Order: sequence, then C-alpha cells, then structure tokens
Amino acid sequence: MKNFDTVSLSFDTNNHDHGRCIHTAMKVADKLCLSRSVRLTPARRRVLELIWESHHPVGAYDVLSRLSQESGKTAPPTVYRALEFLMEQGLIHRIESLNAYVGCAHPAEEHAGLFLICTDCGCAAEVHDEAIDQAIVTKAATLGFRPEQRTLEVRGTCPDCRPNT
Amino acid sequence: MKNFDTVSLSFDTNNHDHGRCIHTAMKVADKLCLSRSVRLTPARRRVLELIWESHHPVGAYDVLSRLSQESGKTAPPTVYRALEFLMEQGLIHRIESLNAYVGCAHPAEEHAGLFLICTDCGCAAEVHDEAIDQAIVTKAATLGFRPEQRTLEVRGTCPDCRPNT
DNA sequence: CTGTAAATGTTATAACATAACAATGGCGAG
DNA sequence: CTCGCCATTGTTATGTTATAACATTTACAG
Repeated sequence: MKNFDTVSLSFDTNNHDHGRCIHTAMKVADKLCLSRSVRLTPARRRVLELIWESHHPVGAYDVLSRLSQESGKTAPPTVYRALEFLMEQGLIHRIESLNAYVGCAHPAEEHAGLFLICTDCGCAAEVHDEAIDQAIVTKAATLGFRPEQRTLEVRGTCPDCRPNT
Repeated sequence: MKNFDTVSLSFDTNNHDHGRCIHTAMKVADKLCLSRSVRLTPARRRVLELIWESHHPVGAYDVLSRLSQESGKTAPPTVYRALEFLMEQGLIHRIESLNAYVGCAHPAEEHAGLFLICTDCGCAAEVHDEAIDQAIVTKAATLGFRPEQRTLEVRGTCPDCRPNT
C-alpha cells in the first residue's frame, strides 16, 4: 500500500482508501488556514469536502446542488465565494478545460501543476515535473516572456482505463 | 523585417504588418480547405477573418456582435458552428482560460502548441517547443497515461509590455 | 432537374459566473 | 461588556458563454 500522507495519487483511483484521502486533505486544510490566520468556515470547509469526494473535477453547480440538498436553498454566490477562497489558499485548482474544480494535492507548496485528465473515467491527477517546468521557463525566457500563471491540462486515457496493452 | 510567410509571430505585435498577416492566414485557410474538400463558406471565412483581426483571443460573442453589425441579426449558433468548423480544421485554437479563440499560426502542421498570453496587452503567441513536448510525453509515459489533447496556456507579461529591464 | 446531405436560420434554453446591496456574525478597542 | 468595524453570508437579479431542437435553404452529384 502506498503512502497517502501527502494525498498524492497518480491513478490509484480504483483501489485507494479515499476516506483517508479526504481526511488527510481536510486536516492539511485546517492546519494551513490556522497557520495563515484565515478562516475555514463551515461553508468553505463543506465545499472543500464535497470537492474532495472524488478525484473527478466537480462543477460549481454540482457543488451548489449538493449544498442545496443538505442545507436548503443556496444561491450561486455562496459556492463561488467558497471556491474563490479555496483557490486563493491554494486548496483547490480550477480545471479550465472543464469549468470544474479539483482538490489540490500539495496545497502548502509551490503551485504549478500539470493535470492529466482521463476522458474515459473523468479522473484528474495533478503531477509536478521539473523537466516540464524548466522547459517552459526556458522557452519563455528565450522569447522575453515573463511567466506568471499556468494552465497545463492534458486530456487522454489513464492506465486504469486501458488495462490491456 | 521578419518573414511572415508562416504567419508566425512571437511578440512583434506592435510593429508587424498585420494586414499581410491576415492575408496570409486567409490564403493558407483557403488552400487547406480546398485540399481537404471541405467548404470554407462565406460565413466561416468571415468568422476566421474577424478572429485574425488581431493577435488577441476573441470571444464568441464579440464575433457575434461584429457579425450582427455587418449582416443584421445573427444568432449564437451561427458563430459557434463556424468556430466548431474552424477548430476541426485546425484553423483556430480555443484559449480555455479566456473562453476565447485565436487564429492558428500553423494550421497545416501537427497541433500541440503552447500559448503565451500577456495579461497586460492581451496578445497571445502560439509557440512550439520540442523540449516541452518531450517532457510532457515522458512524464505521461512514466505514469501510464496516454496523452491525446493538450491545453497549455501560460499567462504573464510579454516583452512589449515591459520595455524596461 | 431533382433527391439528398450539408449548411444555415430560428427559437428557446442550458450552463457557468458575477454585480450589487442587505443582513449577520466574529472579535478587538475601549 | 458593548460598541463598532470588517469579514462573511444571504438574496435578488442579471451577465456571459454555449447548446438543443427543429425548420429552411443551398450546393451539387447523379
């Protein structure tokens, strides 16, 4: 069994202990917010939990309908404010190509991940790779471009979705 | 003066002959569609021209309002159908992080660009880099992921927008 | 010509996101 | 303690982006 202390995963989607995964993510979030003196209020915390319920990116309106079920009528700004807060704190990422949100695997650290998104099962894995970072920085420098924020998303097929080959 | 036969550019935005840039892009599009036996109809052609009017990504509803001015009432599907066609033919790219569309600099060739998007002037440059491609392919392979479609967008500041330093 | 498939027109609505202002609640200064 | 302030949440309305579904027109092969 792999070590999930860092909530890392890259396609163990089918057979990892996701309860533990959520639990760890929430503990990390609590600690991080405490250390930054920002408030992970019940609403924000609940949104984060809902996003962590799977490794599939979740749409804002999916979160909204879950909240509405649980807590009665809820309006879009409630969700978008929570998402905004969680993004600012680096606790979630937005997947631009899906208009959806996914829990961040390494919220405490530097922040420039690449997302591998399976078009079959829908799961998304956040990976970090020095060679990719370096290649982008180098290319940008060559052109005199100063990079600031990245959106790196690759759609394709994850190993769980093609067991053969 | 650089050679714009390929409609390539990387931040010459302020001082290149953009008329020529559009002209070339349209000629390439015509040839490409002819060779593929697909129809670059007037509507599709006009949408492509509008997108090529600058190197700034253009929103679908911007295109729509231009068309409405020119040709009277136009509905969204008209624009989205043209965009869909142009994407299929590789003549434009969608910038996911902006919900906007930009002309493709190399429509005839293989298709996995990186977009450098200036958050100051709004221009977007499509670049290709073997090292980046390779790093992504390698990383994906390591994880057993089969990449298919990429969204690589880096926001930052282009050289024209910080003349000093 | 004319049948057929591609393209376009038209109407309506879905999906995603934010503006603007009101009400509430946590919490430090006095 | 309590007052006042600012962060947070509630509420209503609307803005922005995109597609479904069906009608009509057009290109063009036979």
